Amino acid sequence: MSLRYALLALLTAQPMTGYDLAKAFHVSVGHVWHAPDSQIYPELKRMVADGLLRDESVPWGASSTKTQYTVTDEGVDAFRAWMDEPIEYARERDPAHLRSAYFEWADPDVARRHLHEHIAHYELRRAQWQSQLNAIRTRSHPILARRLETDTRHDPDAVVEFKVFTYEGFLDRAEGEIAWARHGLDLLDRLHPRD
Amino acid sequence: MSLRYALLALLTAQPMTGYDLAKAFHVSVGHVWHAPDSQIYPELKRMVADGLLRDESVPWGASSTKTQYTVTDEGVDAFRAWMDEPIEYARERDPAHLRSAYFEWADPDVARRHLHEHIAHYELRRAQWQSQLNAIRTRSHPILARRLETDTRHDPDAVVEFKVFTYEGFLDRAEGEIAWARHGLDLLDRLHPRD
DNA sequence: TATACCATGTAATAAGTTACATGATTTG
DNA sequence: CAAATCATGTAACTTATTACATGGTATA
Repeated sequence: MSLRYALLALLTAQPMTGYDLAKAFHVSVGHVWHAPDSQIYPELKRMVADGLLRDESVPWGASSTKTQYTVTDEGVDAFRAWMDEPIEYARERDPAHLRSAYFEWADPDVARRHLHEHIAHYELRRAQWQSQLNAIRTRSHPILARRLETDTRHDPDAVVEFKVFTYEGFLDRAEGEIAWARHGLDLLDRLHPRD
Repeated sequence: MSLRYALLALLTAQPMTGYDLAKAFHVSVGHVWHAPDSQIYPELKRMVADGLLRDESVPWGASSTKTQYTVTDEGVDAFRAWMDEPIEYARERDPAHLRSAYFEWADPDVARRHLHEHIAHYELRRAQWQSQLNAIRTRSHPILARRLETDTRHDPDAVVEFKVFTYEGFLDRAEGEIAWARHGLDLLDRLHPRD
């Protein structure tokens, strides 16, 4: 259900075609709420059916068209209403920690490999989030820049600060996961010293 | 797919009936990989069909029976094999951070409420994980205690240490989330000072 | 004119959620 | 003997994943 609000959030910056939106999604809000194209397109259609978006055919090339989506007033209301609703936390479901809890069943080198991959995974995420954060801080992030131009109802500093705050949270999380995995590597060295 | 390995992990401590297993699940591995009873019972059946578990009818009361599940050799092999497989990280999908990224659309007090609830949520989780951790450290956790009795192939210290390591990771995470939300509250006070 | 990429999906499957159902047994 | 809890689910639904499909347009 959050997907539709992620899409709505993105479209409040500017109307977009499905394709542009999908691309923009993957380099912005998709870092917070992932979804594949195959989930995005049908959801857009549903949102039109529910009155949250308006769709228009715009010409593409000589004889073809593409669909552009614009948030309706009802869509804006729905987005605001969503903001008031309590956050639904997903239950814990963590593949890395499930594995680590039973590392006694793994070869120590396999356990090490998992932890190294954990570090690599979060180093990659960290780099992605960091580059988002930089682009947000300098206001050079294209979607944010567009949003700052078109959005007259909100304090631009607040718009930026909330996104900075969000991505800083992810960065801290990545740091935490990396530190945790390093601890695990130390533990493995203690339990199974290498020569 | 991880659910079956969470169940397998639990059943390596001792054979259990479906009901006992479901109860034990919720106070142990369910803290790492949540699943409702309605997902557990059918999965157990499937695991029997796949040869990972053996089921036996044991008497219950005068004229009734219940089903007890035991890990087969094939089940142990499957569990070990799973340990070698790469961890599949779920894509980011974070309802709290999705919300916070667009807090400019929320009333400042609503945003504050969300952050306070975030703190409350992770304080609760922290307490749960902390009590798990204490029970593990003192080896008084009933399932762990049983595991330490029955499991002769693994170093008991390692069995304990890996679980400690896992839950310490969760505790750090909870601390991080709480600190993040407090930052958010500071930010809100900066942007929207209260009298 | 081939290749990249624009544009929009569908189909099949898997996984997870919510709500409900039902009867048996133990215990106070 | 009523209440708690033991025991085991099913049904309906929603969400998400994976893989594939198809044709058009711009560009080198």
